[in-house]
Amino acid sequence: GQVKVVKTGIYGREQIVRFAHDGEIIGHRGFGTTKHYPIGALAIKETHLCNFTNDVLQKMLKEVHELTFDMMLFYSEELNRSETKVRKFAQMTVREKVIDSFLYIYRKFGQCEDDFFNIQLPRKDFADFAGTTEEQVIRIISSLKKEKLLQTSGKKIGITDVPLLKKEISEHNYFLDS
Amino acid sequence: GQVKVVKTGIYGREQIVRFAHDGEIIGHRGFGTTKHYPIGALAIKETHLCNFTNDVLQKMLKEVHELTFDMMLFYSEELNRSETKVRKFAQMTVREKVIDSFLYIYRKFGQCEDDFFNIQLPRKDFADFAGTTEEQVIRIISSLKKEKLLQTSGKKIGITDVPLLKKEISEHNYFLDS
DNA sequence: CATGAAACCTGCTAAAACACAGGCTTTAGT
DNA sequence: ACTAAAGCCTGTGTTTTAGCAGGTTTCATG
Repeated sequence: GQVKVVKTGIYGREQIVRFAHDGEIIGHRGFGTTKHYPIGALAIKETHLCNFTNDVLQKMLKEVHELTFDMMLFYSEELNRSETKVRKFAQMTVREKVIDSFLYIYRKFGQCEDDFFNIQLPRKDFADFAGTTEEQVIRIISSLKKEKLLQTSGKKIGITDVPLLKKEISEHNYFLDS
Repeated sequence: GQVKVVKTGIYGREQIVRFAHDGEIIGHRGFGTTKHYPIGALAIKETHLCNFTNDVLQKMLKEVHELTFDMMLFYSEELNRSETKVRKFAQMTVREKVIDSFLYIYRKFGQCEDDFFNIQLPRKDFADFAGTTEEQVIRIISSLKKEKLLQTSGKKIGITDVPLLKKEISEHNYFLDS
């Protein structure tokens, strides 16, 4: 299915850490640290998941060394992604962050032939992912629609011109990975 | 010695990813990904380092399984830290981010008996780490001095009242880890 | 198909953050 | 000790972002 991984701050303000879909790992962040790692995951669509206890996982890692290696690589890539995001949050304008989120969704979930994302998210979720407010997201969507880079139909959103949208942010930021 | 790990954006704007001192690993971020991972590290003080080629490391990991496991844990913790930082950058005010940076430096390098950090950094570096501008950092230092939470002497900076400074940010942010 | 709730949108205002300019202070080198 | 140079500081204007209030559309439900 489709899942969003969320961390909640005070005042109900949330930060969506990442989205996940079929075949991806979630819930791994708490691993290795004794202290409680407060994080939540919410299903967006109906989702089936496969669950391990920490003990079982520990045992598996002890026995299957390749698994450990792969986990290490997985964490390493997640770390890259996360640090890139830190830099983005520090340096990008709100507009750029929102556009970047759309491109992320596009890469991650794709869109159908009529150019709408294969996932439905309320504006608020885009805001919580991009690190801004709902109003800002809405405003930026409006202006992007005027610029013919985006289209909406009810709650559905889609990119009409991917390369042009990419150009919007790549001009000032040459780090576009993940 | 002491090292800062830096990523450069356009317009010379930099993001300091982390600081490191004796006995810590750096340069691990590019591991596992084929593509070039552009990152830099600058020594703040004279520093000696121990270098591995990617191949040697690969070989070591193949043979010493515990090393792989530890590396995995290391990445896992770095990931936690990084994702916490994302949330901070998204939700904290500039003031809070700057204070948080000071507390990070305090935890990481400590300060001598006369209450100055065991590391000397220009204001610009604090800005690049906290994700803001030099001017903001300077202004916040000024006001924190007036509030008797911080002291400076030339380039040296130190926290005079750690618990009170912590309180400044913990009131609105209950996630204070790393 | 009516209706209420939820989501979306827009204008306005206030606050936060940034950027520039110019002055001051410390520091390093001669 | 003198003198640049580098780093630090502060005032002011501008831009960006956030927050609120009130409207409209959309959508699910009876």
